[in-house]
Parts: sequence; C-alpha cells; structure tokens
Amino acid sequence: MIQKPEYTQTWFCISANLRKACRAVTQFYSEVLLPAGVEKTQFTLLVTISMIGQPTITDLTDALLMDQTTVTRSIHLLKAKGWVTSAVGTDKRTRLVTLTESGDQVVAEAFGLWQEAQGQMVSGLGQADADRLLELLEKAISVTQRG
Amino acid sequence: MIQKPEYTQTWFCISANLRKACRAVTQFYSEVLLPAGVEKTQFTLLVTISMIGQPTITDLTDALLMDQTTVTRSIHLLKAKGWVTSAVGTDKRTRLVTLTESGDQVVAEAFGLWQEAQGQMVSGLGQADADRLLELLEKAISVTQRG
DNA sequence: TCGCTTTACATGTATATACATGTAAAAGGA
DNA sequence: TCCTTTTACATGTATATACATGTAAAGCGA
Repeated sequence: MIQKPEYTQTWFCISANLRKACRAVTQFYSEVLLPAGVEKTQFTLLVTISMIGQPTITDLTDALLMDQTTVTRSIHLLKAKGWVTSAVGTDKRTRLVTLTESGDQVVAEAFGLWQEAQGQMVSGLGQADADRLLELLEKAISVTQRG
Repeated sequence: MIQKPEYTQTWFCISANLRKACRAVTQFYSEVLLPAGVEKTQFTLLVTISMIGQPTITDLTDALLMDQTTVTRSIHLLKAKGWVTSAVGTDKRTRLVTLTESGDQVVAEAFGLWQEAQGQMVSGLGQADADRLLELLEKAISVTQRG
C-alpha cells in the first residue's frame, strides 16, 4: 500500500541505508567479540589508544570523527572497567589516556577475535568489494566534511 | 607511536569505518532536516510508516532491520510528538501504527529537505558511486544475515 | 477444550551518540 | 601584566540502539 509514490525515493537514502548496514554489521562483529567481554565500539577506542600511545580526548575525537562528548563518556566507561587511566597533561586542560595492563590484555585477546570477524566479512564481500566499500565510505565522509 | 604494528589492520575494520561514515553522514542529513524539526532516524520511520500504511511493530522491525525494542521505543517518541497513533489490531498482540495528520505534514515537509540532502550527497559521490555504495551496503548486510 | 509453545510487544538496564552549555586553562593583544 | 578570546574537557539532557526478560494473546497438539 504505497500512499505517496515519490516517497519510494527514500529507499535509496544513503543515510538510512548506512545506518541499517551499520546496525547489522556492528552486531555481527559484536557477537564475535563477545567472548572478550568488550563492545565493538570500545574495542575500536582501545585499539586506537593503543596505537597512538597516549592520546588526548581531542586526538581520539579527530581519529574517530566522534563528538568530543561522546569520546569523554566512552573513556569514562573504559576507566570504570579498568582498561584505561587518564592523567592531566603538561597542558593542564588536556587528559592523556593510557591503556592499563588489563586493557592491553583485553585488546590483545579481542584482536584475535576481531581478525576472525573481519576475515569472515572480507571473504563474504570479496577482497575487491571490501576495498571498494572502504573507499566509498571514505568518499562519503569527505562529501560531508566539505560542507 | 605505533606500539603493535599488527593493530594497524584495524584501520580497515569494516564495522569501525561503517560507524564512522554513519556518524558523519547522519549528521549531514540531520542538519538539513533540522528546519522540519525531525530527526533523521525519525524521518526514516515516518516515511516507512507512510509507505506501508498501517504497519505493525514487527513490520517496521523487518523493514528497517532494527531490534523490536528499538522500534517500540522510537514509536513511543513519535506518539509523544503527536505524529503517529497506534491501535490494537485484529490479532490483539499487534499494534497498528498510523500517521496522524500532523505526522503526514511533517513527512511532506521533511521530504523536500531530504531530497536536498540526498541530492547533495549523490552529486558529491557521483551517481555511479552512490549506486555502488548502496549495492555494497546491501551485500554487507547479506553477509551478516547468512551467519 | 486444556496446556504447552510460539509470537508480538513492553520494560529494565546499559551503551552509543550528539547538542547546548559550563568551567578552567592557555593564548594573544593592549 | 590584565583582559578577552580560544581551546580542551565535563555535564545536563535527549535520542538511538540492543540484550535480557516479562506479559498477554495466538497456535497447536492430545
């Protein structure tokens, strides 16, 4: 029962389809990561922290294109779980975030599981399409950034 | 300062990149939809309701690949805003969701704005890449569904 | 028809996310 | 140095999202 035929255009909404895929794919990865006791988004944060070494909140905001308040709150969670600590930097406005030993272990364990999920996803898509998808996501982001 | 070189693999995480793009693109559309006073995700729901006509919660769950509880809560919000009503169906377990007149108007108004956002996005990507992106998102979803 | 199973929602709880705004520290100019 | 502006975070509030679980109605077999 289509009431307004032109509304069918919205089936091709880039945003809605991205969100839909996001929900499905996030759950897929989350299930695989479950045994490590870490959420998908938390894992991304932890790995990013591990790679940067001692990022500030702003560093993470830039790396993940997340709102600063979102990063702050996520870090609080990670602190509550004992996976990271934060200290005031030389610039006393900043907070330097560091993985704890426990956080290090969680990342190491989750990394193996992540590789599984990623492997399944990439082989399901095919390497070429996986690459192409990442490219297009990047391109979509750049469209939003240049206003 | 890379601590564990193998962790750089996670830069290619399909899930993380999807989420990142999702955040950026959702904000892009949301800004355009702002004048209509409707959130991006709410717009998607409203349009879907408009097109199906009188969906149940389950119909919406299937159409949007959302968790049932997420749909239930979103519908509550739409009801609070006076954009939809729900009634018990013939099968008394179901709830039939219908747009109110006010909801109809909001959709109509937001649809125009959505077309703008979508137009900018598609022209930014190029029609071919936009199509390809939707295809790949669909493919990614299908990979998650066949477990 | 009775009782068990399944289905369709609703609720409690927790994380993810962002906007508006507040606070403190750094930066810069007079 | 003092004052204004900018920067880096934190907090209040609201929506988005899902898992575990609860409840009521429908389906179904004996």
